[in-house]
Amino acid sequence: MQKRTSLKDIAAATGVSTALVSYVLNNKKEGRINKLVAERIRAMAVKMNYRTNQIARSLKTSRTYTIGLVLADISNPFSAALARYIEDAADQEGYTVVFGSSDENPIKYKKILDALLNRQTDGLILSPPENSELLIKSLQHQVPFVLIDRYFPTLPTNQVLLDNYGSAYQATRHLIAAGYKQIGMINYDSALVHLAERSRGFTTALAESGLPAAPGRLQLVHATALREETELAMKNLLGKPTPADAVIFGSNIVAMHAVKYLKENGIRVPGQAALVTFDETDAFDLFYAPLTAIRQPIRKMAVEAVRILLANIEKENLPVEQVTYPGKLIIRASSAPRDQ
Amino acid sequence: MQKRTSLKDIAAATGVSTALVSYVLNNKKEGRINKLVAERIRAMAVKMNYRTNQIARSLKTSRTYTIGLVLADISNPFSAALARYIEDAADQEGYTVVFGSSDENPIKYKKILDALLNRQTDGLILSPPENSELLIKSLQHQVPFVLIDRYFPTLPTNQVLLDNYGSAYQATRHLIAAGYKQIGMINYDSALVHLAERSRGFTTALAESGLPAAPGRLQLVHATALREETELAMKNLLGKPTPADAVIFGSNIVAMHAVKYLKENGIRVPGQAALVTFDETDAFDLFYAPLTAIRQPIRKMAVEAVRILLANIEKENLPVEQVTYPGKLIIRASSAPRDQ
DNA sequence: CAATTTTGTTTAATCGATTAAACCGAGTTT
DNA sequence: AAACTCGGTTTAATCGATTAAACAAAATTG
Repeated sequence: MQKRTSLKDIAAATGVSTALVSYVLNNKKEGRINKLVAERIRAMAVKMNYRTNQIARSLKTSRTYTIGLVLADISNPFSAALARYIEDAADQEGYTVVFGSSDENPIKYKKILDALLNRQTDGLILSPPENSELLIKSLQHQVPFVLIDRYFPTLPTNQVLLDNYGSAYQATRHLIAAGYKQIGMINYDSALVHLAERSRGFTTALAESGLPAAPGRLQLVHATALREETELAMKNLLGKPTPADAVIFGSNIVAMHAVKYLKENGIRVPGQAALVTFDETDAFDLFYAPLTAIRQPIRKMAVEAVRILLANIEKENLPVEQVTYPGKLIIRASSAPRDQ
Repeated sequence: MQKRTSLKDIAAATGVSTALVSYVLNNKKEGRINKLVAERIRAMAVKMNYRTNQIARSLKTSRTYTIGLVLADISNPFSAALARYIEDAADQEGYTVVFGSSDENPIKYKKILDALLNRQTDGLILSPPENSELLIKSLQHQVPFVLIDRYFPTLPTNQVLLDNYGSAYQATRHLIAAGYKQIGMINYDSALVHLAERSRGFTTALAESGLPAAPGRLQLVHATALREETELAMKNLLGKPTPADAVIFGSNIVAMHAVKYLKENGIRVPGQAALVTFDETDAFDLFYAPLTAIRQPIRKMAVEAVRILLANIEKENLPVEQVTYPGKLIIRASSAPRDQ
């Protein structure tokens, strides 16, 4: 590898001080520099293929123009889309994104966080896993950050969220309006509040409509054995004496497993079971009954998270910002009105 | 934000020099340091919540333990999986990944590359877009890098690839063996060699089997208007006097559009058209005739790319490594043998 | 016991940039 | 002509760590 040229090299080759080179290349001290000298310096910089050593600059300025992003798993389409939009928004403002997947594991989460903090990222956008509340709390006053998708109600943090309660409520009302009477839900068994809110939206909507939320109609599954537990949950919902006639899924991954199950067992959608899922995904379009889904405004959320973060990087002690976006119910064939 | 503690702070608080603190925290000069002093230093480091300033360390050591990854678009499942495995493999070796999406745009590609180089990433893993050959060439002797998925036959670079020719050949032979006689392909109209190799595998297999590669049987589409052109290509293939009875898709995205088209137009798979696609994707499992697909060993490719890159970071002037993996044909319902 | 080693620690240069402050010579002002 | 301004440039400190080399005191050796 050939040695990189430094300001010093340019200075030596041009016969000036490094300070002058720095001023010229950064367009500082505008009027005060001899145009000819400036031109010679610029020409030499190009000739020697100079590029700023950001590491050195960062050390001096204590700004890296890097933001850290930690999501559950970049290979989940929801995370990937979020990552992509965040990347674009950050890029627009001259920031680079450093990424880490936590796998919902708080130990791993801490490890990634440590790595990011050691690298002096200017700020963080985080989607925290279960049991990471103290960890997140410890970041306060350490580094600017914004939570996205998930949050801790007891922590007053900057956050950008979906209205999970409202979205689930809306989805449930939609099914009721379409004539379904035995509505079930499969959601994660998780301490994460945003998921609990989805369950709450579901039960509240049922209660308000005077439809009994029969026991067992809310099935909770563990992320660790998702496929098996989702299949079991489907059996539980559809196998009862009065089987469910519609099911809401707490995430696209749950829905994916559930739809495969329905397909393998020849259960007709929406005839035997209408479906609604959180998180729209392309994949569902290939199913014969494309899935009605709650679409999150991922792009808006990403842009907003970046905006809030950068504001907090620029300026300390801003008031906490908590933004909640409504989900949009995209109605498709899987929840077509029930034939009477 | 509270000020971060530096070595100097610990040194002052403990009453020793920064050098000693550094030696202790890095476990250098093992036997030579007074155990009690070492303990005091360590205790103070914990108490003051010290974390290494990687920026400063990197400036001195000229190692960032960061690798740059530039793929087409992180929100494509293939890219996402690749990114995920690369992240894991890098993490295992103590490296962090900085990511960028190029959108197949060489200008953007250069911009990302510049940002990564300015940040002194120790090495790069790249999936280059069309027309970036000179750009890639200019990286030689500048920074260690490995190409993944794509390559330039005229450049002797480290690379980790799929055997695109062989995979397409295999897919075509499979269709022939299953009794299909009018096989078509939709592939990208691109200067990227790895894509051309897929076309070549297709045409060669047909030629060898004595089946005429009828004109128009290889349809090329542009990434810029993929949906429209894919639909048109499908019409072209299926609408001819002797319509195609099987189609191979050059990528999962093309396949996605094509399957939607088939679905919307009620064309039976595999009855009217058998299908095989490059790049296995979950989504295809929801289609009534799950797609036979060429599965790339993404994980192996990621691990290998990281291995080669790190080797080249550790040591200069290693011989170029070019690894090609076979694709695996996963046979599913979409290419079931043709009824005679 | 003088010479040498060993142990434990500090000094100081360095990485590559940024930037306040100093400097110098040429013009201007009074 | 002394004092001042200003354009153009350099000096030098600094960011926070690393590390070769120097150093002092204690322990060992011949």
